[in-house]
Amino acid sequence: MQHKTETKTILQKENNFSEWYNEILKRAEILDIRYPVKGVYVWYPYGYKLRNLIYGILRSLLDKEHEEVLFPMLIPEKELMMEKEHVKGFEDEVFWVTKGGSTELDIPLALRPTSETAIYPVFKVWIRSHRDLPLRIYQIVNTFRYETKHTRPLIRLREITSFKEAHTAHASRADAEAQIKKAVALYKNFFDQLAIPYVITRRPDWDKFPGAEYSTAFDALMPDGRAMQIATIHLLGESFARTFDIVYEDKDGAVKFVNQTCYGISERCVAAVISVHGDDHGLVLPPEVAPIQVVIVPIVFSSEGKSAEVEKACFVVCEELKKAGIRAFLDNSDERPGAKYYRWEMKGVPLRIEIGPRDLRNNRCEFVRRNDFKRMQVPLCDVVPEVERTLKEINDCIYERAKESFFANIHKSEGAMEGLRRKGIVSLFLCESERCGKEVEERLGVNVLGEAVYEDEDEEREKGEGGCVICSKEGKRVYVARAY
RNA sequence: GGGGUUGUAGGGUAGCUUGGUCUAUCCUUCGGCGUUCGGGACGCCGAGACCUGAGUUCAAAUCUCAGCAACCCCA
Repeated sequence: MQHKTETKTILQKENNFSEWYNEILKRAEILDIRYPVKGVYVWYPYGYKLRNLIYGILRSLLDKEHEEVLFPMLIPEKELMMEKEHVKGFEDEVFWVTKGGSTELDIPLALRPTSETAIYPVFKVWIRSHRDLPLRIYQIVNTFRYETKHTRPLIRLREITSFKEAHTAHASRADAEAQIKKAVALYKNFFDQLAIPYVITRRPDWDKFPGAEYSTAFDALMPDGRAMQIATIHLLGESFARTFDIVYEDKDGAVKFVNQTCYGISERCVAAVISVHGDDHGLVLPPEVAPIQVVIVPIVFSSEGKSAEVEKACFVVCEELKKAGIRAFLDNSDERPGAKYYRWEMKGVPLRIEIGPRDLRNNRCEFVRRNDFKRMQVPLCDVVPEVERTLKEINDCIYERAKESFFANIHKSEGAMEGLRRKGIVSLFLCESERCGKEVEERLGVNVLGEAVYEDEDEEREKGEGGCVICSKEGKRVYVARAY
């Protein structure tokens, strides 16, 4: 029997997601997981480009109403410890800097697990008047958490490298709540652009962000049927304002606490793009975020003596595409075409253009779509508009496919909870008590995601009413799922 | 949180039980040269590793302990 090497083996996403995921990160050159510290990884150039394109979308959405800032990574112990509830939620997973050289520091410094306690003391200084409000800032930074559970690249990290956190301060609670709605809309827009389906839920009271009044979260569905939180949005109200004494003088001269929100997205959004769209051949990237949108593969034969012509045609096509603002790449390497196909399929390039002598004789080239391997012939003079059209089509196709498998895995349960399937997301009736929530989690081996948040009233009515599956008291329809 | 498995070249393995002239092998790994090129080419030449530390011993890839790291299962 012939020994098969790793890189040639076809990976199976559905049967063994975990293995698929790790292999894809390596083979598609997203992350190098060989760094010798638990839970921290190295971004390859290709992966980093993907990351930056994804965060570019996020930035452009945020920049409309937020300003980007950069706060320090070190937080003094006293500031970190100020908000009691907040501390409780994080204290077990804080990394501490306790020495400078061989000298013990008088004041231990925390590596930020999140930046509330770094930012809000400065908010106190920045905010004086109602004219300073609303204040809306964000930063994209690394944060550190001493995770004790099993770490996983992009998903559960000790160093989150790409934590986008927004922090806002408002004059009134109503303004803060309006900001929550805007943030939800912004995140919807973001994940829609990434073609990632999600559910939005209000997290149960006993599982909200430490220090928040309530938390709203986006969850995507991974191929193994587990939910993954990909975004969170918190109404902080006045709690941090009271702790850090963030006040402003209102029009009438009264001194009032600000109302705050914060909301974040980490590189889990990259994990979602990879996991939701990828297939057994590798990545399938939405054209919008693909580092290379079109790869051109020349088909050359030294014997035919036509390689010069072919190479020239490829070069011309590539230049035209670049001029049109398309990220095109001409693969001139001296590998055989087949090897190139596999490589670029693994890397998720949405569209491949092949040009060989046979095509040149007919003044055309061939398109092959990454998502479904559909092949088509295109006249050379139409390449640019056809590429633009096809990329759009590819985006629509992968979004449709993602939605299809997403909704196929969301189930409604009307009755008791016994016999519920453990794959996918299930909605059932549950009261608000922590005891019942925990019992459901334990008995079903799931996490309670929370009550569905809908925008329009029709969907709201759809939820219906029912008794809690545990205690039979009045319950609300909540989503549960095994979660990352 | 609990349990288990594992660490040998870029990747995959053998060697460990029973310590000894201990290194070896495969690859689509890397480098060079040539022939090739419409779905993972081939030939020749060459390169590259025993996780870290301590212990046992005349002698450790092999045995013991610790650390670090990876993977799997249960909660």
